[in-house]
Amino acid sequence: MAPDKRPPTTLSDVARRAGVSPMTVSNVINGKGGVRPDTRRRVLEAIEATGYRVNAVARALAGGQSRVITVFSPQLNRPYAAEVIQGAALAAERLNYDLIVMMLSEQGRSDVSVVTRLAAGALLIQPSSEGRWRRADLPAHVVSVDGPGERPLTVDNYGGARQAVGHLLGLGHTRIGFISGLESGDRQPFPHPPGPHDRDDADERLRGYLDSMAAAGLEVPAGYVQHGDYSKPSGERAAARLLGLPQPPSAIFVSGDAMALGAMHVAQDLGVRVPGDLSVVGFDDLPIAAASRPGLTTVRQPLQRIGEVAVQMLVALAEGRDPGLPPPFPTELVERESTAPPRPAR
Amino acid sequence: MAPDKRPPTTLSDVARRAGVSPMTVSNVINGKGGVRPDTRRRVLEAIEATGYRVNAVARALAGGQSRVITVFSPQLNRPYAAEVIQGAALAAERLNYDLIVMMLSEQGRSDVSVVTRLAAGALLIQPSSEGRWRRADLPAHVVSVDGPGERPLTVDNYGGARQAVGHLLGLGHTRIGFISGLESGDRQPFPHPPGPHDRDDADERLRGYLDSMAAAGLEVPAGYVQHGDYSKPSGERAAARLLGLPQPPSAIFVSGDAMALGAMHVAQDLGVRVPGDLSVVGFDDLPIAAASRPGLTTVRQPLQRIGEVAVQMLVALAEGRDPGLPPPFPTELVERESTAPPRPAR
DNA sequence: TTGAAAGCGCTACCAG
DNA sequence: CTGGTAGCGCTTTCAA
Repeated sequence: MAPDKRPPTTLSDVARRAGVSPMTVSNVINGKGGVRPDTRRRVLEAIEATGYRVNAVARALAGGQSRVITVFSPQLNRPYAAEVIQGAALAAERLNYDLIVMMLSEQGRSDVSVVTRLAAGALLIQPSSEGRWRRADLPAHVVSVDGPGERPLTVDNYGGARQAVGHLLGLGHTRIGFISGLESGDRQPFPHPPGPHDRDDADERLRGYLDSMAAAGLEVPAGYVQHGDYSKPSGERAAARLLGLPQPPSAIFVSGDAMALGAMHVAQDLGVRVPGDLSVVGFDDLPIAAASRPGLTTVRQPLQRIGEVAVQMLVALAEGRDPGLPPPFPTELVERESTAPPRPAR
Repeated sequence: MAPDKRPPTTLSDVARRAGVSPMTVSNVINGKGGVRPDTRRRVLEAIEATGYRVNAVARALAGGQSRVITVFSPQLNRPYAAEVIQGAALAAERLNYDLIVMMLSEQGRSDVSVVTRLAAGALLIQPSSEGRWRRADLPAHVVSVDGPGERPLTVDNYGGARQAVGHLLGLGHTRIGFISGLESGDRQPFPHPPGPHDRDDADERLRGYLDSMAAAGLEVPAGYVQHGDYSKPSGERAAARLLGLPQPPSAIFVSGDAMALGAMHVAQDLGVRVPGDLSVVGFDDLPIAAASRPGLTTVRQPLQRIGEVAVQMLVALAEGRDPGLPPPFPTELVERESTAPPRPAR
């Protein structure tokens, strides 16, 4: 049962019907000036009547202007990527571009090049986790998020960490633990041009934590810095280690919302009340941070905004302008219910 | 700063280098038999040496075999779609197809046709919520999920509802409320061929609930059936109405995990303990169901599995086989901590 | 203001 | 087994 066997209408069909040459139809479609109003109207009518749609594939082959932006992302069922993509989609729609997302397989078997010639630009999400990108397989313009590359969009991780710890300090906490993301070295470097802004989010947050503690004249006891891998279970394990310390912290800054949720949950399982006995601050402000009970106080990354800016840059680049690289995006502390002043010292 | 100005290698370049005709290169690439081993080897070497990659766009234009499957989905930051897509991606990778996701804008302004000619088939997620699809703008083969269409993949919603209510009944509950999804009529019909399996998830679940209650010889008191829109806030409102009843239920079956989470949270806010005072069962088994506290007992839809099957069907169709339409996918009750026997009657 | 010619990179078809 | 020819549907460049 082959569906719809009629060959689709082509530009020439439209031209014939309108009694003009294919070129004129092309000019009308692409808004190129120099078409007499009534000719234009006739063409438009023919397009309407035939239900014609440009064949984007043919257009791309012929070297026409592309109005497609591609996002390359590993797993879409990660809230982080989903938020960035949502923002990108919003911007694309506003700019009248179409957005295509290509999921990268873990094994890197995906043939990235299928969409390369179709897209005006590409947004790379977490490019470092995938192995070898060949620059030649990517569209002409590339912006990356949460990973290295030429034109990487970054967030003020250091500042965010200081906001988090500052908040805890302000509440009166002095025993503040930290659960970091990947340890340095866990991330693979971006093979090709190592952009000027390469750096490690995890390291910056750690530095922010350390500097805040030092600035407050506070010691960081042994075992107060634990590592996870941004997953909830890893957050549970790290928090369990922290809570098992002889002098457990009264507050934990966790470098990721999923891990923070895990931390809250182990605490609750251990009979440690959040925020009564333990304050928890996360990082990211994913949807789950607001949906959890207690609501998670967290450092907000403007994920959707980042996606928007990425697309705006890509469109500018595609249209011949140079948008430059914006400074790291500022973070913002979102106070919810997972933080409170420490128990009065006994 | 135009990156990489070298024109990419073409098939002819490879042919020249290998000293064969373009056709032979094409045959090697596409695994068409009839190429002498050493010729084949020479071609492979030339490909390797030049770093050649097929131009998928040109191939598609020339009518070649596509190894791309497209998913059309509204908002990617919805866990439901994300899970289905994840499953689809797994299957695609296994079958050596590439997966492309196109986000549909709310306004329906997206130009679906950009990928149409590139893809061997398309998976439509929640097609009913988007307005007018023109069959001609879609790839040759289409499978839809969570919405009508030719070849719709469905889940046993009725059976799932009966599992949920049966579980509650088995625990000893008799006052069981229901929070439904969209009311009938909220969904827009699929314009074109209204497939043989059109039906409304919400209605089926309601029917399952009603039949279970009736089969147990139980009344459904006035106000025990509330409606939401699958969002967490709507679940909160519906649960608040249920809990505000003179004879509030001791258990609620909620037709969606996000709404169920909302129900648990208002209950907690009202001082109603879950599961002590109120049992809650959700539907879907999204990641949040397992990540919440208490863990949400829910009816699991095999979302990833559905995505996999959709891709398998599409690939079969693309390769000329007819996979037929599988029966509704069975659901499974996942017991977690949000359900318990009712308080002993006073 | 409009049109004719050429070709993007590839594959189908049919020769040799 | 291999190669030539034609053409997918569009846009470019240039001429009318």
